[in-house]
Amino acid sequence: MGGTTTSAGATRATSRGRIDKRQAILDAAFTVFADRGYARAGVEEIAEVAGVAKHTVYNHLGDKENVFHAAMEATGNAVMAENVAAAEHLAMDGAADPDAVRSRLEDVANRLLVQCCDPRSWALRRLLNAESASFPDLLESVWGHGADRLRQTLADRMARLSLAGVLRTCDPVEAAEQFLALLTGPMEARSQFGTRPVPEAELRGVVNAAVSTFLRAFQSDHLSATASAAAS
Amino acid sequence: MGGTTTSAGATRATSRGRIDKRQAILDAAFTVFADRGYARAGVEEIAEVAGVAKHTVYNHLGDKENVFHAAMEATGNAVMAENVAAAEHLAMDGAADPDAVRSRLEDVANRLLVQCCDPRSWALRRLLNAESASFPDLLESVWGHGADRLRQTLADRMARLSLAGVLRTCDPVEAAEQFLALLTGPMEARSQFGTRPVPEAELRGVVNAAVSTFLRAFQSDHLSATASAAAS
Amino acid sequence: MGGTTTSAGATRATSRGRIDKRQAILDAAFTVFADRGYARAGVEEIAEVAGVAKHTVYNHLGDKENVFHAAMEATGNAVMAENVAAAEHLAMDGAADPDAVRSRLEDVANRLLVQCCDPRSWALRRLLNAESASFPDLLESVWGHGADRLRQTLADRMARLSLAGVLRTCDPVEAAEQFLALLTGPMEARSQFGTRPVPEAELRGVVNAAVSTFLRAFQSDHLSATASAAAS
Amino acid sequence: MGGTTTSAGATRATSRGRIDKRQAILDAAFTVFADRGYARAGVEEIAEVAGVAKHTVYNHLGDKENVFHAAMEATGNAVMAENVAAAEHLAMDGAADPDAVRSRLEDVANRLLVQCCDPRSWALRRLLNAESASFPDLLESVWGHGADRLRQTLADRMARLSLAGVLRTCDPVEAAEQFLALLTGPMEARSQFGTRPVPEAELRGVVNAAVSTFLRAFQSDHLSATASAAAS
DNA sequence: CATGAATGAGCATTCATTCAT
DNA sequence: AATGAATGAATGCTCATTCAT
Repeated sequence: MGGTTTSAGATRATSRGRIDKRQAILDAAFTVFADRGYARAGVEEIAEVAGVAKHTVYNHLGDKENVFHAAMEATGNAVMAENVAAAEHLAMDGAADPDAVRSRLEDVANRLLVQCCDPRSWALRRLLNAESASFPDLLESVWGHGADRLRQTLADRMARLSLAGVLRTCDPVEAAEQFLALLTGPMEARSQFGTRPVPEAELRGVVNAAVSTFLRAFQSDHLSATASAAAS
Repeated sequence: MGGTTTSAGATRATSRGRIDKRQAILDAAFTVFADRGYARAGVEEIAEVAGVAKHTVYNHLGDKENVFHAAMEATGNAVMAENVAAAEHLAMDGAADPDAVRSRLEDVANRLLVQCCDPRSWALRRLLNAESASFPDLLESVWGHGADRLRQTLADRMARLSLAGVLRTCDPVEAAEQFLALLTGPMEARSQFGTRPVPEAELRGVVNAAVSTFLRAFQSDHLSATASAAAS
Repeated sequence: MGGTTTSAGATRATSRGRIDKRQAILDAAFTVFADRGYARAGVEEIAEVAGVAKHTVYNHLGDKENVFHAAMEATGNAVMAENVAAAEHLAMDGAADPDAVRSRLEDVANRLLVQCCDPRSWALRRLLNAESASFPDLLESVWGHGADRLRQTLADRMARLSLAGVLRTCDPVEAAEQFLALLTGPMEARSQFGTRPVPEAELRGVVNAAVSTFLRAFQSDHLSATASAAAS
Repeated sequence: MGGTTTSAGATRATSRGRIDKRQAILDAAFTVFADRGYARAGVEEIAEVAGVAKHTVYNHLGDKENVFHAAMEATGNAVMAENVAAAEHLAMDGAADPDAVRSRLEDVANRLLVQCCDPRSWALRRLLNAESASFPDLLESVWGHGADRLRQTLADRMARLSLAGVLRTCDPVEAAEQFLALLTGPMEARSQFGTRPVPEAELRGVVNAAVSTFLRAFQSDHLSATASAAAS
């Protein structure tokens, strides 16, 4: 991999420069779209933020609409990958110790919540929400597999927890869905749709409340007895 | 004064005509804003939909931004009033019969969900979410007291259920918050941010799941025993 | 007409009210036109300043253009009357004493200059100048006889001074014209077209310079000899 | 500078094209502003007259107000340069022959008057007068140094004439000011603020009268004696 | 490929004017 | 006669997009 000639290096550098420029445009585009909205965002400002000429944006991505789609898809993938990665932390390598379950859930809940409260995450959801009426295909291409992947990943872990006897028998998809709802639902109001940062403490409160409620509802009965005994 | 019916009628008709026209503008404005977004919406189209001249809109509301604020505030109040009314159906006039509790919760959950899935409700949330970055005061003036009123109303009922021994001792605000989260959280994904209608059956499923989980987590222990026994 | 005293009184009062209102509109119109220009001035603002409803302006004067013409004519007449009155102060009741001539000229020059530097005068000239291209008839109807009347009045006095042997034989109209030119010409630059007030001292300087030059050019030779002897 | 390569030529052509377009816009702008006034003038018409698209005007000059300022400044400079050039013709290369002085003054007076009666000159003054209330900085930036430069140039020549014994000892600035006043003052009324052309003959009459009066007032005494003797 | 100049369409807003009361 | 509401036309300005270099 090191024996490239000069010309190859130059080519790679150029191509890398092209890729970098494209990425810079996409990043800039998402930034601008994020705090102006689709309609208010100007291609010129995107170009300025990206440090390229206006027309270069057109050369690379052809269209304002396409710039939008590409930028959304790109950051959508990035955000989703992080979310799924966070969800994958919910493993079952330990024993069925009730406290361990709780702390694991809290851990993954915390990770998920931090991801969800990331400004980029809020911006993504905001744009998705705002423009899904104007661009019906947007949801499918951006959120489409992503959201499902997160829910499915979480559902997988729930299923394994259920099989392991930690959680009671239940529909794992529903459990995952409600776990996420308990987690992210309260954030919308508290963070004012992401316009105001939520203090760390409040965030922890939400995590604890969500996990507590979730466990009360889904923990196996014999465990919940011990757990509630321990909690008291 | 009051002698002639005609003059009184005429006067009232005029004044009513003005009010009607203003209301027509606000309604039209919300409709147009709802499916175009703030920036894409044209004052001209609003006027057309309202059946008035473009300038009449300016005469009544002065400014596109102000039209937006007024329209949002108006439908925001309407939507919130309905939501609160739905929440107020959660009363405790019956005995502490577990089945009664469940069916009451399901009833109010259903009402709330129907409200939340109303296209106007989705549009309101979408616009609020989309434009709260551009108009920071919007949230306060539209959602501001409304959202709290819903949560507080629901919390009040939760507190009374708790006092009556139906629900276990808990923070009623948190309980209300999570009840709403379990209810509305899953809808966001299922209805694609409100762009696709959710079939009645699926809606009922969400209601049942939410109520079930909520009861499992918050019902008093001695009742939940009987309840689960009855459910099986 | 005049049958009942009451109705006549009422009528007269009403009619007076009408006249007052009309005058108020014209005054307000001139004020607004003066500091906004014709095109920028709004009928609404005129109505507000006059303290009447917008449509009342139309009732009284029919048209924005007509409002403008009427307002210009009215203040034009007023300004011109004052100017002519000032010019008429140049009388020859005294003897042909050189010093008396100078002081009389200075007196009338001062009066004329004060009139010309009146904000209303500047505004009138400014509007006349600005809009005479758009309304070709304006000059005729506003300045038309007025300007001539001033020049003729002044020329009359010059002629009498000439006949009295105080001024040398000359074309009195030309003398009047140049007298006015020497007087008002320097003011244009000094007062920045009337946008900045000219200090009293500078004003006197202009008067003195104008009168001196005028006398040097137009005083009878035998008098100018004595005058210059006296001045030295 | 003759051996330019093709690329240099192309570059120059392009850049010249840009400059030409900008100049075309400024010229068109002044024309339109001149016969419509600032407020009535439309950017669209300016663009049409200039033969460019409306937005090109904005690309080059950014703003209607800025278009106005730039156009005023440009023609202001041009007009003033011509005026100063005319004033500079008042030289003293000949002897102190009274007739020579008169003819020289008449020459320069004629040149100045021709400049002042140029439609562009009238338009410039009209706009300056009309809009100096709305744009207080306009006078400074357009007339500012220009008017002074003319007066100072003329004053310089007056001073040299005075030193040469042709004119009597006097304040040269005041002499210049009054010379201009005698020249341009009468034109305002006669040309109806520049709306009607003044016949050549009348123009000469004004020049002769102005020079005559000026000389009578400012020529050295011993010369004026000979001059008046010659004139009779 | 990257750029700067140019374009045409679209939009919020203002204003003189008319209608109904 | 006086008013307030309503209108249609006009205007400054922005923006996505294309052309020539």
